[in-house]
Amino acid sequence: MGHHHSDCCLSDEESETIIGNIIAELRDSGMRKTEALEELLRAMLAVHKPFLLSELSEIPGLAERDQATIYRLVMKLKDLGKVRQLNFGDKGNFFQLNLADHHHDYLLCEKCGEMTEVPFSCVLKEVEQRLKTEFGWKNLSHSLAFHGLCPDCSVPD
Amino acid sequence: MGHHHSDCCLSDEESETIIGNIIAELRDSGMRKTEALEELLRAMLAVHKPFLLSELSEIPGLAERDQATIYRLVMKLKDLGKVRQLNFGDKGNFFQLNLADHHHDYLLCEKCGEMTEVPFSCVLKEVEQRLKTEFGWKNLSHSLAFHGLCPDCSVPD
DNA sequence: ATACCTGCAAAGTCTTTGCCTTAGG
DNA sequence: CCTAAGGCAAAGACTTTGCAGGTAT
Repeated sequence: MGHHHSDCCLSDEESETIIGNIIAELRDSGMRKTEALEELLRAMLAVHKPFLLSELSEIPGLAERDQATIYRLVMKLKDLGKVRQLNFGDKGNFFQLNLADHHHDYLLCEKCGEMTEVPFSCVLKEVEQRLKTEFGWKNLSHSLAFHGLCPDCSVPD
Repeated sequence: MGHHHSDCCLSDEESETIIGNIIAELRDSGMRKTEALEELLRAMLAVHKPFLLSELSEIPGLAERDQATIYRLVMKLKDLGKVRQLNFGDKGNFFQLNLADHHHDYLLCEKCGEMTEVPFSCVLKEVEQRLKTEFGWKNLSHSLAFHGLCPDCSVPD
């Protein structure tokens, strides 16, 4: 398990292509290509898990940026649909780049705090379909978190 | 839809029984039976959806209580496993009484903000089972939220 | 040149704690 | 009585905004 997603092993070249595409789309929405934006996108692409805003501040390049700058950029990207916000209980506000091939289902260990993706594909597509056809909902997406003890932490010590 | 759960139509008598049972268990954990605790449990039982702490303050009886009192009680109940915390994107910290027959799957409308339970039973039990047997996780629970447009809001106007 | 963006600082909001008084067991 | 719980107030943490100077286009 663990190699289900392209974003955890991108070459620099691939990363730059993705970032370039995102920036192109953002510019269509009126945003300007700035240093801060590029640094932020690189950081978000490099971190292949949901992250806290406070964690972004530890990444080289972004570390010198003002919190307000990061905050405003992330919020803008969220408004434009490029970033999604997640929450896991009381652990704070997480964000992640909204790439098409991203899973959105996570496993959280209550003891060590580790966050991992669910190691097989999501079963909720059919549920979403049912909510649409039988109950009239539209534009559905979902966020799912399992909470428990990971294999390492469930070993009695 | 909307009448799938017993907790939305409890008689006063049933409510008091449930609250009495909860308090009995809490007392085993060393908590005292106080007015504030009873008011809080009644309010949480009456509200059959996840609630924000700020919403509790609007409920008669609790309205006069100090925020810190409510906060400390809810946190204590959470530590004791009687309350669970939920999050839906950026909407704040929700809590709900952790009753055995509660569903934990919600539908949230992005337009009107309405929160409803998923109107059929959860498909994730088998997923949890697989995570346990195949991947070694223990004590699993989950929280699931669908985001989209509810039938009312998806009507073009 | 213009409108957007950034940094700095400050205001706002929500969460958390200290301390003394009250009250449950 | 003894200790947990409640009220009040203040501290802390995180989020959000105003403004002036800098930058992309």
